[in-house]
Amino acid sequence: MIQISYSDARPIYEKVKEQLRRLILSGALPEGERLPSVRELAVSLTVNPNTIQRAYRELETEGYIVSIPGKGSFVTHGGGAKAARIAELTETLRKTAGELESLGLSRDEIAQIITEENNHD
Amino acid sequence: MIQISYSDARPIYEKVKEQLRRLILSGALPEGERLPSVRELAVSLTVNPNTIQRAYRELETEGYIVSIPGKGSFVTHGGGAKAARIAELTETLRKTAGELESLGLSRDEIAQIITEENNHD
DNA sequence: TAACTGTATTAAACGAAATAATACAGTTAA
DNA sequence: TTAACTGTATTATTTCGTTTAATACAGTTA
Repeated sequence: MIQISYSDARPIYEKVKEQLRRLILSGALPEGERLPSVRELAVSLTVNPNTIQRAYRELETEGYIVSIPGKGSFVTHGGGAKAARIAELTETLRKTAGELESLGLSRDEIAQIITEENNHD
Repeated sequence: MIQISYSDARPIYEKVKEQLRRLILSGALPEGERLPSVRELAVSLTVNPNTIQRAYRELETEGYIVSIPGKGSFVTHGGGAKAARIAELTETLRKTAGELESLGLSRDEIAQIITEENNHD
C-alpha cells in the first residue's frame, strides 16, 4: 500500500503523509475507508509506531483523515483538504512561473509548457 | 545585501545560496562582480565562516561563481547555470501542473492561472 | 476478558547543521 | 618584505530535529 523511498532524504513521516494524501485525493482511498492501524502500518513499513502516529496526527490536522480512539483512522470526505491542496499548488505554480518569467520567458511560453502534450510525469 | 529569515526552517547555507543565486540570475550581481569574502559575509550575517564557505563551494559546483584562493569569489557569466535553473523550474512547473490536473483542473485552466494579470509575487 | 484501537509521555540514539578554533598557501598593498 | 587580506581544509564540539524505544492509559469489539 505504501512504501518509503530511501533515495529521498525527507523525514519518513513526511513521505508517509504525502503518499496517503495522494491516495486520498486520487480517490484510491475513498471517503470512510479505514486506514491501517498505527501499529499495523508501523510493522509493515518496519518503522516505529510513533513515526506513523505523527503522520496520522498531521493528516488529521490538515483535514484528510479523522482518528477515533478505539476504532481507527478513517478518510474524511476531503472537500476542505482538496481545496486547500489546490490553493497550495496554485501558489507554487505562480511562484515557479514568476521566477521563470524573471529569467526571460514570456507568460505565453510558460503557459505553453503546461499545454504541451506528453507532459506530466 | 543578504539577510536570513528565521521563519524559514531550511539550513542557513541553503538560504544564502538561494539569495545569491537570485541576485546573480537577476543581474543584480553582474558577471565578474566580486562577492564579499567568506569572512566578511560571515561577520555581516553573524554566522560561522564555515557555513558561508559551504554555500560558496556549492554555488561554485553549480556554476554560479568561481572562487580563486587569495583573490576572492566572482560571479561567472552564468550561461550554463541559467539554463540549468530554467530546466529545474520547468520540471517543477510540470509536476505541479500534473498534480493540479489530477485534482480535476484542466490544462487550460492551469495555463490560465499563469496568463492571468496581477500574478507573480 | 482478551485483543485490538488511538493517544500520550519520557528517554535515548542518531545524524545533519552549525559553531569553534586553527592551520596553510596564495594575493595584495603599504 | 611584511602585514593583512583571500580561499581552503581539518578536527572537535554543540545543537536540534528525527527516529527509536519502552511504557502506560482509555475506549472499542468480538
